[in-house]
Formats: sequence, C-alpha cells, structure tokens
Amino acid sequence: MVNSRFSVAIHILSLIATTSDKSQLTSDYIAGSVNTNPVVVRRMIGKLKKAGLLTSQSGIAGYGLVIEPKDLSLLSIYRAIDGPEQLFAIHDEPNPACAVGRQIQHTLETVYLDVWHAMEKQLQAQTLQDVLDQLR
Amino acid sequence: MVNSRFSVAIHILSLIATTSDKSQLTSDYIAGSVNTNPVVVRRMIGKLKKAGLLTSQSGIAGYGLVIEPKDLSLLSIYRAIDGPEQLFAIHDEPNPACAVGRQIQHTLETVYLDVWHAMEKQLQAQTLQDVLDQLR
DNA sequence: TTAACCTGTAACTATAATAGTTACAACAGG
DNA sequence: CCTGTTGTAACTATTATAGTTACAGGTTAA
Repeated sequence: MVNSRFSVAIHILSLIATTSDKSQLTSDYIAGSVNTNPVVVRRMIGKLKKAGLLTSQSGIAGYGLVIEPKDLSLLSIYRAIDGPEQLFAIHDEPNPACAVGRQIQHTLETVYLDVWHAMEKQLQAQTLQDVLDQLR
Repeated sequence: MVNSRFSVAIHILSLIATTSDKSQLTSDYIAGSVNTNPVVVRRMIGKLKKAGLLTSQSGIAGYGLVIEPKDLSLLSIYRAIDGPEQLFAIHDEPNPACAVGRQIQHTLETVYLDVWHAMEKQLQAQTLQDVLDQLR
C-alpha cells in the first residue's frame, strides 16, 4: 500500500481549521479523530510546522494555521510531508550494453516528470478551503 | 519506495518493439537488460499478456507486440500491471463522532480522483512510440 | 515547588509491499 | 529423449510504513 501521510496531514489541518476552541487541540484529541497514535500526529505536525504551515508551542495545547485555508493549496501540504519522493520508481542499473538499457532511465525520468507536472497542477488548483467546503 | 513495475513493463515492451530477431527475446535475455531475475520478467510478461498487450507461447522463445507502439498508450500499460491501486492511501476508521472524521474519507476520495484523472490524461497522451523516440 | 498535562523526539516493533530466488511442471523442436 | 524455453507456485530478504514505548523538557496552576 501507498502511505496515508497526505491524508492524515489534510485531516489534521482540517481539524485545526474547524476547531474554534484551540486548547482542545491536543495531539491526543487529534489522534482520536484520525484514529491513530498521538505520536504519529505529533510527528506529522512536526513536518507541517517545519514547512511553515502551522504553529505550536512545546508544552502548550493547541495548534494554529499560519496560512488561511483559502490560500493553502494541497500542493503546499503535499510538499510539506514526506510523500513518496517519486511517482514511479525506476529499476536501477539496467544493462548499459543494451541500447534500451542505456537510455531507459533518462527517458523514464522525462516521462514521469510530465506526469508529475500534471498532478502538481491539479494539487495546486485545490485548497484546504475546498476540502473544508466538501466536508459539510 | 514506490514499486518499479511500471518502469520494468515499459522497458520490456521497448525491448520487444526494438528487437527484430524475436528468437533472441527470452526472459533470460530481457532480464539481462533490465538487470533483474528472469522470473520477475516472466511474471510481468504474464500480466502484459493477460491484458492483451503481447503474445507468447509456452516453451517457445520470443514475444510479440499485439498493438503497434504508436497506438499503445502508457495508460494502457499502466492499467495492465499491478500499479498501486491508488495514488494516496486514506487512513481507515477515522472517528465517526467527529465532524471531520465522519466526512474526510469521502472527501479525500473525490480530491484524489481529480488528481488521478489529471495523471490519467497525461499517461493517455504518451505512447510507447514516444518512449522509443526518446531512446535514440 | 510540585503535580498534571502537554510537546518533541528517539528508539524499537509489527506488518505489509516489493522484488529476488528456487523449484518444477509443461511445452517445443531438433 | 535431450535441451532450452515458458508459466507459476512457494519461499525469502529487504524495505517502507505506521504503531508503540519511553522520556526529556516546557507550561500552568494549585
């Protein structure tokens, strides 16, 4: 299976965006909504914080969004987490003595980059606010 | 890491398309170019065959393409193999007592479907022939 | 100042995906 | 019948993922 970190990140950010009583937002509470372990949540929040998407303070309950939902693209979120660094893996060390083997890696990189760009564009077009709207 | 089956499938099909002496095309030979085990190649070829992309005969060396490279989209290849069945996993059993938890799965499915469609379109636009052209 | 509660993070573990490997049945052709 | 091939099952090794335990250190209030 592919990892679910992107989904968890969006879930966490949605919770923060929609919870008015910030002191309620502990890693434990969030873990209860996501249905995972508080440490998994704190780990993810660490990445989101490092990426400048949210604020937190050691020892104090509550997280805050740095960027308004309507200005926070899903692409920004995707980039903040450790998503798979590539869409498709390329087998390594194909035979350089073979015409196909010699060129296939570079060719596939080009092909996959085009695919990634299409995906990137779609992720850029959707914001956290769009997700919040769909949650109603 | 994400799996490399798509890359291997394209490599195999490229080899078949560019090798004129079909009797040279044994799973062992192909494995030598891809740099993997012959069984991995035969397994992949089994999928491609089942999808109607190539022909083979038990006991006889040589594989043949069913569809011309210019008519074979990368999307067809992608669909033929066991790629990750989804782009992003969705964490399961989020808390139904929570407004976000209750709706997040359905919402994410919609979001991811849009992303997948963008990717699909890009894969549809490229053919095996495009790959072969880039291999020169 | 101490107790309760929180975050941040390291380290370990369990599970599952991936791909490599061995083994062998069945088929083809000289 | 012998050699070489495909097709496939079964097993193994490696790695990614995420769950878990543990604990250092910050914060607040009694």
